[in-house]
Formats: sequence, C-alpha cells, structure tokens
Amino acid sequence: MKIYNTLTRSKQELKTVKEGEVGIYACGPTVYNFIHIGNARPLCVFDVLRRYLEWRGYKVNFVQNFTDIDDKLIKKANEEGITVPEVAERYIGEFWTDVKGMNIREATVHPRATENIDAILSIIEKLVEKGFAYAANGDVYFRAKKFNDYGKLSHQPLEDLEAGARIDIAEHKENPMDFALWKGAKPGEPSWPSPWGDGRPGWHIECSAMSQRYIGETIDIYCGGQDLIFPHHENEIAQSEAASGKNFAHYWMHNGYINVDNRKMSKSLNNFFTVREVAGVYGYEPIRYLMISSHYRSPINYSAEIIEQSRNALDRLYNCRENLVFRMKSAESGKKTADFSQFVDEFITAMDDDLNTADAIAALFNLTREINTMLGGNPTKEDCEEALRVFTELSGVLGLVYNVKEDNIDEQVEEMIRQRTEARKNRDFATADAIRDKLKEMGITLEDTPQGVKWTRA
RNA sequence: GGCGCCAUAGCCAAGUGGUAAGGCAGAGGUCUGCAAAACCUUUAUUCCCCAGUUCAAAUCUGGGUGGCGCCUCCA
Repeated sequence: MKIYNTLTRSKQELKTVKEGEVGIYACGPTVYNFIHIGNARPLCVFDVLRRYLEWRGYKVNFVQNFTDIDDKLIKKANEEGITVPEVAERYIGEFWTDVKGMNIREATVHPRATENIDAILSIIEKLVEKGFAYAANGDVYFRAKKFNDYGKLSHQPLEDLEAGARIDIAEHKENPMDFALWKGAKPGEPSWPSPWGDGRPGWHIECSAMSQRYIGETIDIYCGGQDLIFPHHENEIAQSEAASGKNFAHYWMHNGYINVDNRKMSKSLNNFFTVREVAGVYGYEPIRYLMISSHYRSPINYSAEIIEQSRNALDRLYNCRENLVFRMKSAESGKKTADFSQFVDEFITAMDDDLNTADAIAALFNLTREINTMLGGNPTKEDCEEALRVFTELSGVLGLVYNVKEDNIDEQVEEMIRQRTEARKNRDFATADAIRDKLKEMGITLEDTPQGVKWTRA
C-alpha cells in the first residue's frame, strides 16, 4: 500500500517497523464541546485506514488520545461552574454517542492526558537533562533552535517561522519559537506536582508521551488534520526525537478540511456544524459517507445539498442489500457461478493507492450494479450468499451500510419458541422437537428456566 | 513576506501521458394491479485561459486568471 507522506511530500510504499503489524497514532479530540463535522473527517477517514489495514491482515495498534486538560477545558469549566474533570467526562460521553453513530470503531486504546502525567514528566526531565528544554518562571520550554530538524514537517526553515511568529510578551521564552512543555499552575487551575513546581502539561507533549507509552519510540503512521502540521506535529517531532534520538513517526497522514461556503470551518468564523445537529436532520450515516466520498486530502465544501446527495447514494446501497437478502431466502440451492473478484480487485487497487476511498466506493457501486443485474435473473442461493459476502466485506471495510436490520431473526426465533411452547403444552413433542432441531440448525441453543425459555445465538 | 493546495457535466467526485470512473439530480424506456425497487438508454467531442513539449496532454513545462489554506488555538 502506498501512503502520501507529508514529511517527504510524496507517496511511499508502507513499510512497517514490525512485519505484519502497524502502530497508528491519531490525534484525538480536546473534550470541551460537541464535535463538529470538521472533527468527524479524520475520525471517519482514519477509521477506514484502520479497518482496511486489518482487512489486509495487519495487526493494528490504533491509539487515539483524549486531551482532557487544556485552556479550553478550564475556560469551559469556569463558564459552567463545574470542574475540569466534569467537563471532560461530559464531552467524552457525547463524543462516544457521535462516534458510535458514525460507525467508528473504538481504538485499541484511548489514553487520557491526565492519566499519563508521569510519562509526560519523564520526557520533560530527559529534555531538560539534554539541554533541549529550560525552566523559566515555573514554565518549561522547548528550545526550538537546538533541534536542527525543526521545520522538517512543515517544510519551513526556522527563520521563516520566526519571522511570522507572534510574540507573546507575557511569556518568558528565550526565543519566540520555543514552546511550552509544562505550564506553571495559576490559581484555581488543576495542577500536578513537578520538579519545576505545580503545573500542567503543554498541549504538544501529551501526544509524544502517550504515543511512546502505547506504541513505542517510533510509530508507523501518525494521523491528523492538516491544521495540526504546524505547530502541533512539528513540535512533537522536535521533542520526541530530541528525547529519544530516534525517528518519531515514519508516515504522516493529514486530512483536508471541511469548508462551509468555501471557507474553513472554524470556531472563530462561527461557521461550524456539530455532528449532532447534522445527524439530527439527516442521520449519522450520510456524514460518514460524505467524509469518505472524496479523497481524504481534498477539501470538502459542506452544504445541505451534498449531504442529501450522500443520503440518496447510500439508499442505493441499502436497497441492493435488502433486495439481495430478500431474494436469498427464496432462492433455490444450486451451483455457485457468480464471481465478484473483479470488484474486490478494483477495491484493493483503489485503497492501496493512498486510500482512494472515492474509487473504492465506485468499485462498491459497480459491485452493486452487478448484484442488481444478477437479481434480475435467477440466481442460486449460493450465488446470493457469495454476493452478500463480498458486499458485506467491502462495505464493511468502508464502514458503510451498518444500520442493517438483523433480518428479523430475533422475531423469528421468538415466534418459533412460542410455537414450541404451545406444542409442548399440547403434548405434541414431535413438533416441539422439530422446532428445537430447526433452531439448533440456526445456531440457537435453548435453555428451559422457571422464568421461561432462554435462548442464545452462537 | 515565506510555504503549500485547488479548478473536470446542473451538483458531488475519481482519473496525473494513450483518447473522460462512480454517485446525486434530470429526461426517455422496460418491468409492475398501483407504487417502490431494479434494469436499459440519455446528459462533458472535452477537463479555467494562453502558449510550449509530444505521434498522443485533463494529465508534463512556462505564463496568466480565479478560489483556498498554513505560518496564532483549531481536525
């Protein structure tokens, strides 16, 4: 698989540190509010990346953090008159609601900044020891000039960045490009003890600490939005590599923005839509579809029109599956002649080329047309099963078509159990046993209890 | 000022040297008790403009026009 690497600005063949395994770190949300559809993009895109790599046989260690201590959380806590942990807890809960709605799988681990203060402090100590960091007025700063590769991700020499930097006169930095690793506590703020006094971690250091703890000193793929390239990811490289002396991440994947009226959606422009409000009108599924319907590095200009188009496109996929499942029930058993491998090949070719989900979706639609055509003929049960298997696999890798009714299997089972109970009451054990055997065939085991019949599915 | 991205049909969107995928919307048709769904046909002689390279350019090069982003918290 080829991946576009921001670091080299080119597509590169994916070579992982450990054969067959891949460690991915994705910058997670700062949990001070509902997520907006701009946040939804990396969540959906990198969820697809993870699903795809797993489907191709990789063992994926997918780490996504929660930033649960930060200026914005403190501000929010003060506004609402609650504590910072209460703010975090609330919005982590809301995050899960949206994320589950969009069929985004839980990461392997979701570490929180506040649970990794020890790891953060140990990196800072190392940096101070090596002369890459200095304490000033209760804060600790990273000495950007001392790290020779500073600017390698954003491809900007330090001097140019310096020229554009805004100098915050309130800080005690040696150089404007230095950034905070540790912030001295202000009254009323949450804080942790440290060798430099009570304080809290800076934003950048937490990701370095958590990626190192949960993946290792060198990670394979680091993911995030383009707006994190500078300064967040640049700073992470600097502090991580200065501390470990090793490559921090081999591949950097950055997704494009969601725009509104062709302007970047942002809090300051106040032109953002939350996932919750869009889902309230259109449902969660079209949001996911929209996010992966174009290439992840291209911008998407959000509008009501395109989300409606997404919903309609999705209907075509759902109809196909429904028609297929319906037909499968009555189809006669016979030879399997259908072959859909061509669409799987198309799909893989697309995804291998820097996660070209647009082309992958096209392959899924081509498969859909083929299945629909097949249904117009006289397919065997085996043909239908094969079609459903391929369709489910491909749509599953993209995480699409997930609100599927379980074909009323629960209702069916309940009805059969009711009939069996009725038969037993009438001492018609032949019928009762026949039903029991039929259920067994379906993978259902029964258990008679004083409260009634309990059943479980294999 | 430095760095970078983008421009393909009514809309969305792939395609980065071999003659324009896919989806939405529209039109016509087949099927259908009606209706859905599905299927077929149709909708870009052409990819912002100009010049160049080439047997061949949406694709490469140069120039222009228009739009956007990062350099400050942001996905």
